[in-house]
Amino acid sequence: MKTASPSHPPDSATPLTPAVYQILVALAGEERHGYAIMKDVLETTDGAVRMGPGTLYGTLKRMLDAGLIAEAGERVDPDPGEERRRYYRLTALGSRVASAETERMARIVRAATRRGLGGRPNSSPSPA
Amino acid sequence: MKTASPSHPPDSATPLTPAVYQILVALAGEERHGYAIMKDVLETTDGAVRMGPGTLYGTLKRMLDAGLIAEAGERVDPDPGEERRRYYRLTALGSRVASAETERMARIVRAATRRGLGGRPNSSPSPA
DNA sequence: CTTGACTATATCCGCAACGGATGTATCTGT
DNA sequence: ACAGATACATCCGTTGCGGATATAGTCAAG
Repeated sequence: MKTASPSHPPDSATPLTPAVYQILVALAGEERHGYAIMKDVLETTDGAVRMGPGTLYGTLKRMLDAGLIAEAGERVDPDPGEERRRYYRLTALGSRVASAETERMARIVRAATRRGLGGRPNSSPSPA
Repeated sequence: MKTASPSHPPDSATPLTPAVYQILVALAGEERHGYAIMKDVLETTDGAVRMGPGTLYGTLKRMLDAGLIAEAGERVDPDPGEERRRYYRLTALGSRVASAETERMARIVRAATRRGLGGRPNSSPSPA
């Protein structure tokens, strides 16, 4: 599955893998470190999605290479145990890609809802 | 990344790969054949996502095995060239999974929007 | 002060999925 | 007759997922 730049620069790669998108959303608004991202995913998905370290750090590295995220500068408030954290933030590119992906997903969700998916879990799911 | 059955039977596998979800949505509402699914994906994503045959038929087979979809019965209206089509429809399981996934995605989209993603493409994307 | 739980990061590696290329065959329009 | 769209299918190299595993510091409890 491949995207095709509609008119803007944004979506250069794929329809973003779930892991990549989750991380982008986690970093929207504020910078976080790896472990905090894991927990954020747990929270925003209501505990439904669990991202392990293998997925997390591998994906982070790829995203750094792709320029979607960057490492944020060192902290000035070294609470005990804070120093070993590595903070990440969205780049401008990352923001644009995340926005584009959000709109794409919103469109699909809209289409899905229009077709009777979502909303009520078990109304009339065109039974089989 | 792994889901954890919250309370119901639905999400047994992953947070659905994009391809699987796209197909589920395409089949919601009405049964379609492979080629029609490709075109539907093109349309519902506004031409942004292009699913090739490799992805399509491989994914369809996996979904059949997983019981998310089933082959629909033969057509009674054999327009010329209709007979070689293979129609697919959602199973009850497929409907439930699709609904669950739609809600999960809607939740993420909501979180993303709340954090300033989507909507307006370039308001104040916390520049880098 | 030792134990265990939690925080935090990182790598290895097998397995699954993606997806372009390719192949076949039929139908439609010119 | 031919090009191009329709329709299905397989092969296979590349990528990504993700559990297991390792390391190490912090903190509260026993």
